[in-house]
Amino acid sequence: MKANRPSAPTLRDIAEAVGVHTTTVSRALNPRTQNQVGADTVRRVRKAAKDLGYQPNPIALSLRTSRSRTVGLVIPDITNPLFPPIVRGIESALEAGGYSGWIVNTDNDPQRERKLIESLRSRQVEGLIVATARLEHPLLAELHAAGVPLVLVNRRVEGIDVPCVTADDAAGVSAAVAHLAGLGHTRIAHLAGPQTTSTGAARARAFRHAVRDLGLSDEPGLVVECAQWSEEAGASAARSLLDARTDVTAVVAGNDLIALGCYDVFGERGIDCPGDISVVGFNDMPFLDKLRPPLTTVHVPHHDVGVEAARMLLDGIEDPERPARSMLLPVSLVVRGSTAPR
Amino acid sequence: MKANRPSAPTLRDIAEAVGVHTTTVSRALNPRTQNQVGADTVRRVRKAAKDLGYQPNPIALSLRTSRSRTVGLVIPDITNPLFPPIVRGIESALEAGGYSGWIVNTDNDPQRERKLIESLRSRQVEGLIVATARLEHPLLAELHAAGVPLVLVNRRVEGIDVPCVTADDAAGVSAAVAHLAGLGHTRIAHLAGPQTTSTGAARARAFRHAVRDLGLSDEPGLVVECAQWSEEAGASAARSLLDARTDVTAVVAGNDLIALGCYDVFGERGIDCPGDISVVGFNDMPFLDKLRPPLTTVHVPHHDVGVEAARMLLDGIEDPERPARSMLLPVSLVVRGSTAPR
DNA sequence: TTGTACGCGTTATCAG
DNA sequence: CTGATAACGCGTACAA
Repeated sequence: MKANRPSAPTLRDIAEAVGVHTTTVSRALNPRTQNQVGADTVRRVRKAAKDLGYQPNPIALSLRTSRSRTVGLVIPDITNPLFPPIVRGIESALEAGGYSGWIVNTDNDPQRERKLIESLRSRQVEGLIVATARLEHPLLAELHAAGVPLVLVNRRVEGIDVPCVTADDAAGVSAAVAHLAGLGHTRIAHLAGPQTTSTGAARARAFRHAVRDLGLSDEPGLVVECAQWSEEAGASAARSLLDARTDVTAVVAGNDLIALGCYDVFGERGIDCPGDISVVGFNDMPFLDKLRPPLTTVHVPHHDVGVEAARMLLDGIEDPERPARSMLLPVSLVVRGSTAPR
Repeated sequence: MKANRPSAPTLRDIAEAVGVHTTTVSRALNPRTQNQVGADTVRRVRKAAKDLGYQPNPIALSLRTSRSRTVGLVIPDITNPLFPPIVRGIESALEAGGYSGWIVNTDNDPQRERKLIESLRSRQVEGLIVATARLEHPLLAELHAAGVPLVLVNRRVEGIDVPCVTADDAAGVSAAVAHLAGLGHTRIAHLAGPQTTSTGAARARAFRHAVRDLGLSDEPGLVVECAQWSEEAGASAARSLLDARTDVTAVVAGNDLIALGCYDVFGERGIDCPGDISVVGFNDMPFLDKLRPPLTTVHVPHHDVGVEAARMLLDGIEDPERPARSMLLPVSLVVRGSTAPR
């Protein structure tokens, strides 16, 4: 940033003011080394530092130490309402640890992702929190092999042992299916998220189990995969589902956006929700309670997901040998107006 | 980030490979200085750089040049759906200019804001895009006086001549009032945003003008200020409005969140919208079309706001002498289901 | 307990 | 056209 004013004071300025060597100042200011310095000197140095308004220069520090007290946050798109709460959670935990986060949006483009991660690494980020993982993800495997501290949020990756923080997808889907079954539904469909994502695969698997466990119809035609975790993809999957099957009375959507896609299709076709068909979402993003009808969904504690992910990463940075733990956060079904008795 | 592998190649590595001095490598790689170097040398250097996978080290570069190709994005809270699209707009324009943005959330806490901005500055950000401005804002005045390139989004600050990008609030409010008047409403209220923000003040002023111009009731009691730009503050303002006046048939909300607060109160009190009262929002945040009822609102081109703000900042960084221009982006009324004839 | 010397990777400024 | 040198701000062996 431009400095019309005298530029920020450095260790040297303090040293001159106090009449000692810069090294002494450095030591006096660093909590870890201040015991190597006379108590009185420490006092004088600290006073001078405060008087001059000294702020350590993180750039010089990074260059010298190859650390940055900074981590990269790799997300698909901050515009997706799912991510801001996670990001806030991450940042509050990072802040508590003296770190800060650098956000990048990949738009789910692997090339872009690679470029952005390279740029983050060149900025010396000490670790990465990644929300874009796919089941197959060579880049992440590379990074993990290279020893880059990594935490996954909302996703798992096959074949590598990376810590991750996710919602308890299986429990959420079970609760949703049980809720619908309790309402008398027997032919429940699942609009699954992309099966290339661990979340999409896990929820679909949980759906099949839940349906079977309850003795409901488990014909393959009742599960339709969406190409994206988006409203549009949800709508087109909903269309093909409804074109193929007229007997469906309830839908478990892979997430809230997909559920919104259903709403669109219901609007197009004059289907009454929940009168004709019930829908359950997943994630509980903001303002769902004000939809028409208010969406029944599975609440995920996004802020907590972020907090835990950041803590885990910080732990991993502190002790690179620490074995990868994974964390499953509890979810809860929020019953609103989009589900009704059959 | 930890480097188990051989650490990234530097200018020196290239120099050794090619058999020239690091200075020469630096010059050959820098587009601005490569004409000071023999064409053949340039060729060999570039090839070696590519072969070794050279990536310039931004940290060293920053330390040396006091620049960072980085700007700070100061927003209240990324969790507010208003900001993600702006942020994306900003980042796409920054990226096009070879810059990137560092996001901080102030939570509208001035102390926190100061701390965060200090930290951004110590990271050598070359400028700031600020979305947290209040009408009185000593910190911004300081920064501006210190010559820090600054652009305001969605806000103006009194007394200092800083470039800013805002929506055409007056036009938006006028359109909203005219729409309601056309529907036959004559006692229209305004739930104003905080009058300490320029946006809140501008919209309230525009409301008074619009109402007067159309010959509608302009009693002061029809304008109620909300303490925050939030759903809760909107709800409590709506309550006091409805407690005081039973004759109101339409409300122009300061923004969409305030409008959502109205929805909450309508729910509490069994008021039918739009049957009993019409509501217009402002901003057109996502998913408003799926509310019950779909919210009529003023659409603001948030992505464009971000893009223009970033361009303006980049211009200001390039040429600090450039006079502050301000930009008013056109808005449009989106009529949905929350407004109906009287 | 304090100071000296050096290096992190880069660019600006001279000298050749 | 190219090379040598210093400097950005800081931390750390090593010496005193």
